Amino acid sequence: MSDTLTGVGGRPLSKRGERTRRRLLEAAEAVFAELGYHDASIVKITEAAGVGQGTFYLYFTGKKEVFDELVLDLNHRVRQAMTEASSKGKTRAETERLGFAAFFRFTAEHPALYRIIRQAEFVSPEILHLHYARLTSGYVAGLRQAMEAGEIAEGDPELLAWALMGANVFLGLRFAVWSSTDPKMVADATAKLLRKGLGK
Amino acid sequence: MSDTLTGVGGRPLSKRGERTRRRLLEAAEAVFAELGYHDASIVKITEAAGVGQGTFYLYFTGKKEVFDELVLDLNHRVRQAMTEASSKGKTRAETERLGFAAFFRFTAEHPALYRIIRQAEFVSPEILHLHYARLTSGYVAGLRQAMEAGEIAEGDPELLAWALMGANVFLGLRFAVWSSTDPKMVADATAKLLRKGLGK
Amino acid sequence: MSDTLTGVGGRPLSKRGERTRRRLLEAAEAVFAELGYHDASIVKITEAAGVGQGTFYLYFTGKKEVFDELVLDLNHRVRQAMTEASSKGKTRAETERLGFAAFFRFTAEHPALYRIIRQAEFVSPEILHLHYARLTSGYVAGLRQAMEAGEIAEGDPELLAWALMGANVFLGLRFAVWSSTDPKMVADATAKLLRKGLGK
Amino acid sequence: MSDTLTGVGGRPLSKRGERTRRRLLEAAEAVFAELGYHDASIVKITEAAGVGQGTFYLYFTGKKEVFDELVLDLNHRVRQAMTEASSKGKTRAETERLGFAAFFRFTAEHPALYRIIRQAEFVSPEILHLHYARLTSGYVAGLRQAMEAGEIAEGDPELLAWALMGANVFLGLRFAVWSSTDPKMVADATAKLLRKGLGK
DNA sequence: AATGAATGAGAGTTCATTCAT
DNA sequence: TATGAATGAACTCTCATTCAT
Repeated sequence: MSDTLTGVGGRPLSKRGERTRRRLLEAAEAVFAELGYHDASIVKITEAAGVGQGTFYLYFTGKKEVFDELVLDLNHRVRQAMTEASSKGKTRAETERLGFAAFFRFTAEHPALYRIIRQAEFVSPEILHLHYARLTSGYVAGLRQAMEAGEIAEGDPELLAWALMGANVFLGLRFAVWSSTDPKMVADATAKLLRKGLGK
Repeated sequence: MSDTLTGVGGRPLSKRGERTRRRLLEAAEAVFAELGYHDASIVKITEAAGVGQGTFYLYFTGKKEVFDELVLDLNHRVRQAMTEASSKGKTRAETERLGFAAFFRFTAEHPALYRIIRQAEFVSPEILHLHYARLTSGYVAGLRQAMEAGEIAEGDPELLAWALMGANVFLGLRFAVWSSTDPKMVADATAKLLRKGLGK
Repeated sequence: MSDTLTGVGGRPLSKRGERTRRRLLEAAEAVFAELGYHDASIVKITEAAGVGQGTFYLYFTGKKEVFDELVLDLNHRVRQAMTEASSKGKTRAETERLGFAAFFRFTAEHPALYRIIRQAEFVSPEILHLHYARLTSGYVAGLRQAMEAGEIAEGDPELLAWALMGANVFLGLRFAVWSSTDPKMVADATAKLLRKGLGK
Repeated sequence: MSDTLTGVGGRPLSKRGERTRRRLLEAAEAVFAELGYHDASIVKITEAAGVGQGTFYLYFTGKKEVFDELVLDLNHRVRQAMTEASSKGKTRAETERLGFAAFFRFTAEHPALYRIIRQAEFVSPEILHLHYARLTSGYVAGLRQAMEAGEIAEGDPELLAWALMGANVFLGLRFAVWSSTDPKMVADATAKLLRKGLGK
């Protein structure tokens, strides 16, 4: 979860407060994932957290704030999963493939959480910008290095990164969320497709 | 817009009724695009259309119905634009490039409609399925032909189609909606990327 | 139906107008009987009558007016049925019994119409007053005559008349509408009960 | 009022909650009585109770629920008043007369409640059935005993009970609600009428 | 005489948020 | 720190009534 544990107005939290805040965040995640942003209500969240309605406003300024925090948190978790997986790759190609596989695995394992992110476009566009900016920045960096090393053809790395992410997101949606194809298989096919596309 | 002009209960419409229905549809399009599905209200739509609240229910059974109609209509228009543009291509590569360009152009020219369709995932999943199914089916057909003709490498055409669509949608979002890059440039880069990726 | 055939504002009606008015009245009777006053809507009535919505307001000033007219009309029909039946009786006792039987028969044969009257208490209290006043006045007259002739004990004829009517209405409701006991049987039992009650 | 004090979902009520619920019930009683069920609106009820609109839904699931509760409560009170009064009678005749007097007194003292119950036929027929079933069951029991003891002539006790109740209700309506005759006088006349009617 | 499209007030209901306890 | 009763604005939807045609 978030590592800046404060209540509204930035006041520091007691041990007990920390626990309450965490429970609210977990409950919100579950409720948003199950019902979507609009059908999730504060009552449902506080009930799921086992606290009173008023308590919610001790830790968050409102519904949108807790949503934003969740999206950012999810972003953190996806990227962590991808980085961790990538780091085990020896070659650029392997790195790439492992990163994709991690992405699809995450998507497949947390389809509900994944729904949360996709709703951000309409709930909190600025947070979605941030989400995608952070996610692509990793891709962009990798692509730029590869271009400089002459491994792949020259091109606009940002454009490539977005195309990549779009392909990944849609494949994740279609094969990992809507049906339930093996994430590894999807990752392999994607990696193969992209490697060729990016190759010299 | 739609060519089946009927009010609720399928009753045929007078000239005046047709005009009112069209104005409501246009107003709904604008309001949904600006505010999103949930923040769009019937009052706002009817105000934008310059009619009374009750009038809305003479033509639509509710908010979701008008939304679904808009998505389906949009789908129709995108595909028409793409088909029309593609048909002018001589080679498969050119056909592809022209189709993409049409897609990006449409995206760039109707960012509002574009926002609407992306909300369908949460408002009307079944309609979104239909939208994507129709959109990919064109891609799939083209890819299958190309594979049979030996122009591109073998592969799962559906997976490829979804990757393509994802890439296109995200590039459209990033470059045509969020910033305003020249659609043609994006289309060229995408076509080049994909041609290589799919080539033998 | 009503014998004063005029449109709103008391203007006289043409042959065609008369026909339309009668069809509206019949449709209203059916719709009120089936759905009750509040769930009956002008659209439903005009649809049942096979005319346009606006036509309704050519003949009635509003929903309540047509309702009132129907109640009065029903009142007329019940009293007519009772008078007609009573007139065949030879003795006072027989007259009474035949009148009651007619009342219960009417109730049993038109349970739906009967519902209309009972709603009048809340829709149009003044019309209900009129209905009951007319209905009891017959009873009162009969009772007064009988008292003067020394056939029954002295007493407040109006009080007696109301008690009688209450007994009849509830018996009608309970046995002829809610269950479906033979109206004649109910009438006989009631007559016997009352004859003794009123006897010297 | 009701002795099961719970909010929606059966949750127990605080002292403050109890007070609010009671105020809403009293306000509803007044508003239903004055305007009738259909013209009574939640806003009017909450305004009369001096609380916000939303508060209503903390205690009742809707308009019909509060209405039903009022009818049942009223039924309870009438029967209690009758039982209490009857118990002071020495003979059957006196018991009867006292019960009737209590009924008319209640009717005269609470004309508003009286109006409410008569609407139940169209709002909540099942509740009205219950109301009358409970009310007649007392009459029926008394009549059956009297028949067995040979005090009154044989006959269908249920039919007699309904006739009695009808007479009472209409006399209550006519003399205690519409005009304001002394309840005791009405009760005496009724008792006399019925005693003779039922006598051997 | 007849129409039906248009109206808008008002209905029941929900829910994010506040605040006295 | 925690509570939950109270709020009221906003929602979707209905329908008696009007009026230009």
